[in-house]
Amino acid sequence: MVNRRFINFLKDIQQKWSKRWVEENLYQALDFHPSKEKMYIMSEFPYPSHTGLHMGHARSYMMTDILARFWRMKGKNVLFPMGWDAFGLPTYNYAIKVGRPPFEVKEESVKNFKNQLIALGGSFDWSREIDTTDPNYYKWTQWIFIQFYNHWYDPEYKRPDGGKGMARPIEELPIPEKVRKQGKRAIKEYQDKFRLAYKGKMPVYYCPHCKIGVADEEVEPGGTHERCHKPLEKRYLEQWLLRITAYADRLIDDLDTVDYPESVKEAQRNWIGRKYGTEVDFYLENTDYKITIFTTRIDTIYGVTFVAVSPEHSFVDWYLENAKNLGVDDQTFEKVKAYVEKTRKEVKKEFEIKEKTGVDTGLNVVHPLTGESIPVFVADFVLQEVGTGAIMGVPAHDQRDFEFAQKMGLPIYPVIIPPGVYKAGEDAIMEWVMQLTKAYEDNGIMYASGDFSGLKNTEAKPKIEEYLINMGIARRVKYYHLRDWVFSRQHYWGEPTPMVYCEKCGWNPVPEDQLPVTLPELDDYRMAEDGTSPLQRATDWINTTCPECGGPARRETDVMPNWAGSNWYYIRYLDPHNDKQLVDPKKAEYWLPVDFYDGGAEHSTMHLLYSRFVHKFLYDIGVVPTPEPYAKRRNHGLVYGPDGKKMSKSRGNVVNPWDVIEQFGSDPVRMYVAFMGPYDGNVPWSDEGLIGVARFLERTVEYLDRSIENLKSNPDYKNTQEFTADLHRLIKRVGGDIENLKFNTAVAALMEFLNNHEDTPLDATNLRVFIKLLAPFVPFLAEDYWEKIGEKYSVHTSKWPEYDEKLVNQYLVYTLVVQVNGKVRNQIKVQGKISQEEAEKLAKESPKVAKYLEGKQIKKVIYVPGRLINFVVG
RNA sequence: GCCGGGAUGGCGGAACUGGUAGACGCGCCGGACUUAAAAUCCGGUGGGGCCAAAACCCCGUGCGGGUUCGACUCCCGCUCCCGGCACCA
Repeated sequence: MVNRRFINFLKDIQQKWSKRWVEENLYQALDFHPSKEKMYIMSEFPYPSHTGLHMGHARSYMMTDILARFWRMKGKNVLFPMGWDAFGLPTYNYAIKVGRPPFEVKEESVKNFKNQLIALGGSFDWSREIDTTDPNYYKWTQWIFIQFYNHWYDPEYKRPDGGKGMARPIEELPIPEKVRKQGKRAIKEYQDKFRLAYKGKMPVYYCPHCKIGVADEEVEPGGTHERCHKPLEKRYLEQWLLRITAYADRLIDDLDTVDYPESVKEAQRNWIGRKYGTEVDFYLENTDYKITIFTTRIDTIYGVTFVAVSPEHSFVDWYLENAKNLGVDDQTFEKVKAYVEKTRKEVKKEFEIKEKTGVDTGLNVVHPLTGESIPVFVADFVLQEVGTGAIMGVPAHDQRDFEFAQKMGLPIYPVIIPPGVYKAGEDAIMEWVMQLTKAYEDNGIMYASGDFSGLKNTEAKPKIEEYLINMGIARRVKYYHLRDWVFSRQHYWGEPTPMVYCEKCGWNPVPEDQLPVTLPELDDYRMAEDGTSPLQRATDWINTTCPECGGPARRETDVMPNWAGSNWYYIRYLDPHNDKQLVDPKKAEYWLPVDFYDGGAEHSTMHLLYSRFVHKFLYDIGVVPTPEPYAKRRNHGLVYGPDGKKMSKSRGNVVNPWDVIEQFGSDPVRMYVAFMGPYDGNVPWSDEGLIGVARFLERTVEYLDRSIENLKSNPDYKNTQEFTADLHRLIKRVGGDIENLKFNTAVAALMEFLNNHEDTPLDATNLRVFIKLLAPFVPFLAEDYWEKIGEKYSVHTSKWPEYDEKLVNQYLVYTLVVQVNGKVRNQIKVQGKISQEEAEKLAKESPKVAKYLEGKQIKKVIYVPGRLINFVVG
């Protein structure tokens, strides 16, 4: 396979240099460098699991490390930090499984990960290492939560940066006189409705069989539990939420200011899902109770044949109280009641589209334009979270409504007709109507729509809306797909939510000087029988005093989700040991934003969006100086198994990076993962590919040795200008490729150079250059040879070679491609760029070309200097 | 269904701003070294035509059209694959 002695050499120097680098913290980033420009390069920090790094980690960290090393040599003050996202369910579950405290388990995993990252050659600044489970870290995670609690969002407020909308202290929330009069408690209750962190009743999944709360990710399609495959229940719990929807517009609009892959931007826009539409009030017959619906197709309002609300809708509660007084018969009432009870508990993963069900409430609303009686249904295809949780049913022009109407035997009134059909006259329209087998959702001509009939629906739309608005029963509104962020988890292994509940005073945050609220150690970390956190049993910890009245109070036992610590960690790297502030503003000013953020495509929406949200909030309250956290984001590709499929234990195609590094040493692996494919490509692992790179490195080492030997016996040896020119072209290519994240072609260029020049040893100057070019890819090897040639430690803090542009363009042998009518007919080697006349002459002289020009008239000659000449003949 | 990205030899992938398609690596074939194998080194390697070689010619970047002197690259219409979202009103 590969030369054993060579591999052992690589492993020895790896040992030697990684030790020295870490001991001296060679890669420490200096705050406020006097002359160098800052460059903040960051990779998503790992979730340290007991199984160690996987290949995806290894490749992405190696690739960002190449970048960090390159820019460091280019003279930037590079910050390249690393830390641990160590809270979360996997560690917790694993700790339970092995019956050990999560702290201990985590500690081991972190140690293991760190050793592995050092072995990879990661040039991290370890003085800035952070750990989200460290109380000194999560103190600030808790602090941020309290700031959310203490602020409200004023969408009209003019920010110092000129934008509109800003978080403001809750004390600045205007309190209506009516509320103020009712006293302190009423004021607080009023404020609570506006806080950016607030309590709300939210569904959580519960497995009655396993007696455990179940996270979203553990719900199978069809609403069963991943572990036992038994149906789950939906339970409604009071949970903390963060008002991310307040920032929806800024989160969308500011995407224009950052350099992210288009796919990521689109994913975020879709996730936020801003859309404009109309809210319309439908009044219940003979009452002043109204049901407000949301629609984006107000033009179809004349086709409404029913109104439907979700089972969770407030109308349902009102109905259960008042229906009988409104003359609903017992049978109907009981049917509605039973239906609601059933569907409210039902867990259905949204993408599992079941047959639509629903029940007639026996009540009607009045159509606001026609005055017709419209039946009201409760139906579970109407989602409470979307719009107002109530819809106007237009079966003719909405497929879902169509299906529901068919099932319920409701009428279908087409009110928009395809233009072609409309033109053909009344008979054609009737025929078209009779043949409708599905909803017609496209544009067309308004029909049977009162005064709006005959208009294009796109023209009628704003007119109808305006008309309804003038009637005082409609509003133009903006809705988001994005929902507020449920920030409570019923588990143990997370940041305690720093809130205290007092019977008298309600919820209050823990005073800042009492932070952090640390996670108590327990005798038993298992979940309670009823699926609640073991924190519920930590009575000593729970019982505390109320920060407001000093009376007895209880701590919040829900912890934060695992996103909590990871959405702001890039800020803490800047000032990890500061116990007075989250970050020194001067350091934040110097380092932010992150210049390059590498991560997995799977974090395009959740992590990246949450992180941007938290950052914007911190920006509003003056903690950070920039509106966006990450100037540039790139997604790294995945490493697939040798079979070309995603690595997974069940497939048995997992390649463990640790095994490979043990076998070959890091340098070949680093260069191979750089070479294997594009930065963002998903590429299969190939042992042969790795061996190919190892072979190249072996030849490289022989080449370096030969060059050194040669210089020993011949110290004045000099390469020719021509040779040096080639090396300078290599400098240009490698540097340019690294800057553009094209590591694969950079490595190819190095290989090409060696292939071409292996027989010519390098002179002293060029030897130094060549070693430097290798340094980002194979840091151990480069460092060792740097020492061998007697240069000052370390090659990684040395200056990246400059190329001489003049030299780069010299001694180039161009191939002049001669085409006739765009077809290649000859290739002529020429020195330097020649004039068109010369090129034409040369080309015509060649028999290969002459053959095609003979007897033809040359209509046109296209000459691209240094590339080709093309004769267009007739 | 909607949104985003993609399709290039046996494989991973190159190709500037529209200018020699297949760099580099793997694999494969042939040769050298060796008693032999491995390792290493040298040569070849998109498909086809020509008995063979050289020369030469034709075809070729998912499919069908188009623009252009010239198209992997731009435009129009598809197919398939990957990723995200999805009963979003």
